[in-house]
Amino acid sequence: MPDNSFKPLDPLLHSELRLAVMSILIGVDSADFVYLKSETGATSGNLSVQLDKLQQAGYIEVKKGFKGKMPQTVCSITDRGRDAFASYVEALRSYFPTQ
Amino acid sequence: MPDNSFKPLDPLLHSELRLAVMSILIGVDSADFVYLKSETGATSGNLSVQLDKLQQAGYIEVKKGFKGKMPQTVCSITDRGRDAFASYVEALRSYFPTQ
DNA sequence: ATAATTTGGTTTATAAAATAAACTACTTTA
DNA sequence: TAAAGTAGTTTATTTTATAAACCAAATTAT
Repeated sequence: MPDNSFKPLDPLLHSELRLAVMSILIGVDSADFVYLKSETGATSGNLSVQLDKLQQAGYIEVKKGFKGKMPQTVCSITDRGRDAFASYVEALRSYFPTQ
Repeated sequence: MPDNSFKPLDPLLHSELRLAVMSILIGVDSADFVYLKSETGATSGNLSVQLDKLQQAGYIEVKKGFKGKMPQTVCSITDRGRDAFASYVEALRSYFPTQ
């Protein structure tokens, strides 16, 4: 008896920019603000806000430090983030013809 | 040279309820308001608003009539809607590890 | 040396979207 | 004929996304 109904989509991941960030972070050990910004094409403000949300949800870890003399924000995905991402993919599947 | 960057997600489809509606309509000839409401679990108000948006985008056709004496709103997907749905799926893929 | 520009962000304001609540018009049932 | 139910729409509220403005420090140009 296959589950036919639509699974709810985690609103934290169902956002273009946050999804892009998670998509990047899931494939690397860590990535900094500047890199995430250039890869996603986001504005600094938007990125800053969305990183905060992901961090507050415990989906990513954000470490602030310095690279030489310049401030640097380094992000990495957490286990919880990895789980959420996987669940989101699963949920998405329920909206599309299987396979 | 694979296209590695994130493709923009059509904001009209990147919405849980509108996506669910499209997901239903892509698999049937047509579906009425009551059916869409029960399948998606949406409130009437929300469904009404989102159907309007899909119609205004030309993604669905909405026909208002009567079933017996009761008003009936029948929806069907358009070619444009089908195309948009396919493009959305393609775009989504760019956020996930291929396959 | 200091003024202008750039870097790496944050904060605040605005626009857009989703959702819920209230309402309408009509039908059916008690 | 009054109450309740059906099939929606409209309006108001809340939430979200985005952009604009700002800040501190570093770098570059004068």
